[in-house]
Amino acid sequence: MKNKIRVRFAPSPTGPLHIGGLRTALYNYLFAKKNNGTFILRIEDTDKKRLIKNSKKYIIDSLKWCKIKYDEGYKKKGKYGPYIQSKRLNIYKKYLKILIKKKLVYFCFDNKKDIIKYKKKYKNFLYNSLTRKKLKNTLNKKKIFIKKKFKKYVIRIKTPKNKNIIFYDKIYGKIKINTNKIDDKIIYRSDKTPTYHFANVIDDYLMNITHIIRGKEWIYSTPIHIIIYNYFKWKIPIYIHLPLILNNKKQKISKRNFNIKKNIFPIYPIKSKYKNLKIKNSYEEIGILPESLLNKLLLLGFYSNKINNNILNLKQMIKLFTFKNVNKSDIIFNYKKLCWINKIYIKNNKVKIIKKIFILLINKIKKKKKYIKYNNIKINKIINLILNRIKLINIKNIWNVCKYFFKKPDKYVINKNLKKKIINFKTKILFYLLKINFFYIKKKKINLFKKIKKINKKYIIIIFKILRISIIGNLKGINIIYIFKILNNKEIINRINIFIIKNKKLFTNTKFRKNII
RNA sequence: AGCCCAUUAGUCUAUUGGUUAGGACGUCAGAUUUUCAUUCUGGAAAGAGGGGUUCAAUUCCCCUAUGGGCUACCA
Repeated sequence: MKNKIRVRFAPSPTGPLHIGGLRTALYNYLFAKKNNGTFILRIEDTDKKRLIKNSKKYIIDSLKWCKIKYDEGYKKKGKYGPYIQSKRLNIYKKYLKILIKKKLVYFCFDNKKDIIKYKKKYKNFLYNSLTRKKLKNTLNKKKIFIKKKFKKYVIRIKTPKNKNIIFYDKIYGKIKINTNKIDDKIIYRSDKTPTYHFANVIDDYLMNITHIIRGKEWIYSTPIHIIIYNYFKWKIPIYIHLPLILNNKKQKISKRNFNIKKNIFPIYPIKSKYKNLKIKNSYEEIGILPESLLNKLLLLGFYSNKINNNILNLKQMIKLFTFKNVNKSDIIFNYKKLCWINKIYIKNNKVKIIKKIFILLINKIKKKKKYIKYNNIKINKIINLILNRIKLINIKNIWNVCKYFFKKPDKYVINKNLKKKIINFKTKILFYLLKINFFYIKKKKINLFKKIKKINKKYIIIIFKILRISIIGNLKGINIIYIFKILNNKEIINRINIFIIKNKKLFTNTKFRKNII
């Protein structure tokens, strides 16, 4: 029987998880689910110096937000625990001893200064079979001037001499690297903790990991891992390296402030209460939904003939997922496409989204007394009106689209053309505005727009525009008829009158008229 | 500097030894709309360059260029 597929996502808590890591997690998750396998979360925290507080929590919170559930791992039960490397140090020691016994590793006494010297002395200096016997270590029998007990040392793995390490990556295909071109990597630090290369291999073996899915930056370290597997005579897992995600300047993504004009996009999924993580922007805050973000992350370098319009939910992603359809080249992240996906998602999931917006709006209105209050039915009507105008689900965005339902405009944006037209037809227009007022006072709401449409065509456009400006402050936005249906009569009359009073000059002052013309 | 990897429009990508090189986002134009948004219709836009192999190359091979990764007591 086939072994069950087991994959792991193994972030190190040296900072908050960003979209690169999240993509790796997603691909691991999809591959596991597709093949009925197990998805494991392992925390790789062997580097004490670089640990950042709360980043473990952030990683877990991010996965939760995205609804990527792991079957085994940190903070969860499982046969293969502990799933955090700092609690596995004894295990690593045990396996280290085996390598020491077999003399496949050696103790090395060089400090940083020594290595800098070597690098100056020898071009492209490497610690390997060609050089190691000349340097300060336990293999150099002539020059052991320091005994282990008294001096700091690290443990390096012996790389074989002039051997081609070949492996077949599921995405990149055959990769060949000669051992003369790689270092005798440090597998144990002088503080007696294992480095990534060692802990990672031991854990993957002990946890029965069958497929290693990780970023492309690991390709060149893979031979070291293979050498370790070979020394233990363990079965080598299948390697799958993922292309990197780049920003629009073709750089590896890094911490950046959000700026849509410069095409700088956020790299963190969620906001965090932990200030030390220094997260200034996140997709959660901006208003990208987790479903959209995952959809976009899947499409980075992925294609399928079966995708009609790029929009996939998690179930569909699992169904379609295969590494055969992942491209090799690095990917520039297209933020605008993400926004488009988000927009489509909003459109396709109206009910869910309406709830979200509802809560945001109610909270906003509650806070301030001066805002007009509506009952839930009307709030729902408002949300339906703004729904196809929203790409991002955040309160700022939503408020900008619909604030005029709740308060009078702060200012009026009138262009010169419109001003000219108002001045030219001022008496007529004023007449109609007052007429509208009159209708409203008489509560003849229903007939209003029919009446307006009977007006000479010359004036209709101008009147609509003036109404729009007086009610919402500018010329863009929801159909004014719908706005009239939501606002109450008093409010409408009030706003029109305020507009007339505040723009008296347009209707009366002849000096102003001269200036304009 | 050495090694590894990649290269189809602005971006993500499809297909193919013979195609008008297809799609999506973006962009531009038109229609709808009192306006904006939505929606619809249409347009512009690509095989990095140079050599081979071949009747025929974007596709196969080589070189160059460009981009990226690794060369840490980081992962």
